[in-house]
Amino acid sequence: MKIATWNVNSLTVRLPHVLDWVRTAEPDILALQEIKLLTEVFPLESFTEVGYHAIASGQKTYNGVATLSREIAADPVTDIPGFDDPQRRMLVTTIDNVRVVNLYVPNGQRLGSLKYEYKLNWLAALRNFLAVEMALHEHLVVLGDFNIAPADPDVYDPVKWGEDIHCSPAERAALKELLKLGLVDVFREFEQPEKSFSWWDYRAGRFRRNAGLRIDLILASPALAARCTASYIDREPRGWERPSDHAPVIAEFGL
DNA sequence: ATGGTGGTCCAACCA
Repeated sequence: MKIATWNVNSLTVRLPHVLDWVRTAEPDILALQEIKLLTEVFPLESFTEVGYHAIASGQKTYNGVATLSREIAADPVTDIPGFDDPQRRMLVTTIDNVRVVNLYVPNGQRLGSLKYEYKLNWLAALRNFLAVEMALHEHLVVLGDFNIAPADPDVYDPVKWGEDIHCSPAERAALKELLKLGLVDVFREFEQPEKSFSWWDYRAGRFRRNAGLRIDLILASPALAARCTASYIDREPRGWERPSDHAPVIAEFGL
């Protein structure tokens, strides 16, 4: 089973890229973030035409997540219990006996800002929700745009970036709290090329210089991680015309 | 370099 995540930065603009990519990569499950459209206008038929079911939790202009799958998704959850939030950033479904938690973690903007505080509160609430989901589902995957680079090798210039947004101690501690539940960052379970990143700012030729961060992650429960056979980043779509600023991240499982 | 580019939607916000 092949599971992937991709922040598309507007599904309206990137629909042709997503359709092209699924036709060749053939993931069983694809978690999309920043679809930036209302659930009511989600292009469902475009995906059924290429053999995918789809479920979305969207809003106008910002945020929004959707999950594509070969098999139909069941038992959707779109809100973190006890965390009142109009922003559409989570979509939990069960597909092929795997609990799939698709996330668009808040960006945080800058340290000390209201958005930063919101990010940390959101992650704390998520941690409590995931503790419950972990107990209920042996095979659970938490994937998406975490807006956190786990460690220095996930940053193109860790000295220059320092402890700025995406790399601050509080953000990394919040991610560590998720890993302490038993979740495994499967990308790091395999040998990887130096300077492996999933996001490159549009500005200042960052992709051309491979000045990126690895902030798109696939975390698996222990039983699922034990079945992971490969994980990698597909940089190719980042080089396409009018690309998303993120690349797809993939994990393969012997399921 | 407190900039640069890109999406949403046409002013200003978000990333």
